[in-house]
Amino acid sequence: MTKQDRGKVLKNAARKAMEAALRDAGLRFTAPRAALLDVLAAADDHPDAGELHQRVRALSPSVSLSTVYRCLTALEAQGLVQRLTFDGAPARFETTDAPHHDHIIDVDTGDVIEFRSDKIEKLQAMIVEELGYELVHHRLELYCRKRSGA
Amino acid sequence: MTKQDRGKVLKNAARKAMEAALRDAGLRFTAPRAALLDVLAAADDHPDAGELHQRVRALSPSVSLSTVYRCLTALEAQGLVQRLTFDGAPARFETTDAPHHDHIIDVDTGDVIEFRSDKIEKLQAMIVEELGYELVHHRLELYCRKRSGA
DNA sequence: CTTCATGCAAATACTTTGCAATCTT
DNA sequence: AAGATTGCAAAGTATTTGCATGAAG
Repeated sequence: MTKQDRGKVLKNAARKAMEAALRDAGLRFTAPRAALLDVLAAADDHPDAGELHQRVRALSPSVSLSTVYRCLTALEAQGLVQRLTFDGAPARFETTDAPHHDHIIDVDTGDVIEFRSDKIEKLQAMIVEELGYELVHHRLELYCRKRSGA
Repeated sequence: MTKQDRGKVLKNAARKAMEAALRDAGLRFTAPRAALLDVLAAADDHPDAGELHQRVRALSPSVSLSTVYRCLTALEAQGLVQRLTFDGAPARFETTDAPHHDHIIDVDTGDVIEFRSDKIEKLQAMIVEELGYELVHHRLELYCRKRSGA
């Protein structure tokens, strides 16, 4: 299932759950937020705030960039959205509907590939535990180039 | 050997190597660059540009912040300095005299601990190779909190 | 002396914020 | 009606850049 497919399922099924999550937090389900959730759910790439703003405007032309930023912050606080900051570039965003994963970034094209390694996850936990810490969250980004002989 | 000790050795021994590295690249060994290299070599923490600027000023009061930024960029291009961008905070810098390592960030204090896991390094290489990529560089950051029972 | 580097100030890029008007509930 | 949310414009950070002066090779 691609992320787009997940997005469609999400629009039908989990969309109400998101609405509920907002309501439970005392937040309102407004047109800008609905549009942003739709856009995020449909996004197969990892758009930044400006890109999201443009896509939201296609659905709801009056939404401002500040509102996109504010909504993203609110959605992040609710755990519905994750903020990714690759190598000093503008922040990119993804929904948290998919299970945890890390990112491979193609340094030539900017493409982002999601992956997951349970072995690495376990090693990380072991490393910090030995030092008396507990893991709050982590970032693993692999900046890559297509192999010439591949 | 702490990073400070490494720094002292570096000032005496490898400092000339750095000077040579700059000269070989057609770059000049100026007072601001000398001061910045001294400050970086002595730094045990991972300072950002503003902090570096203040420390450089203690040695060379007229150096401007733009020069610090420009020097850092130049030193980075020569591979003498590495830029770290943690979680959307201002970039931090470290010399490349120490072997490769990743970072643990204490989310409460901001402290940074260096660590290295050969197992994780190898797993990373395997993952990208299976996808037809070669690893250019990577970032692994473990955001942690001291264990209460530790 | 030729060219690169610097300081200053202005510009840029991304993101946040104050405030009055406007929607949700 | 009460309070959260929005749009707009302005402010805030972090970083880069144009340009004339100054220093390094």
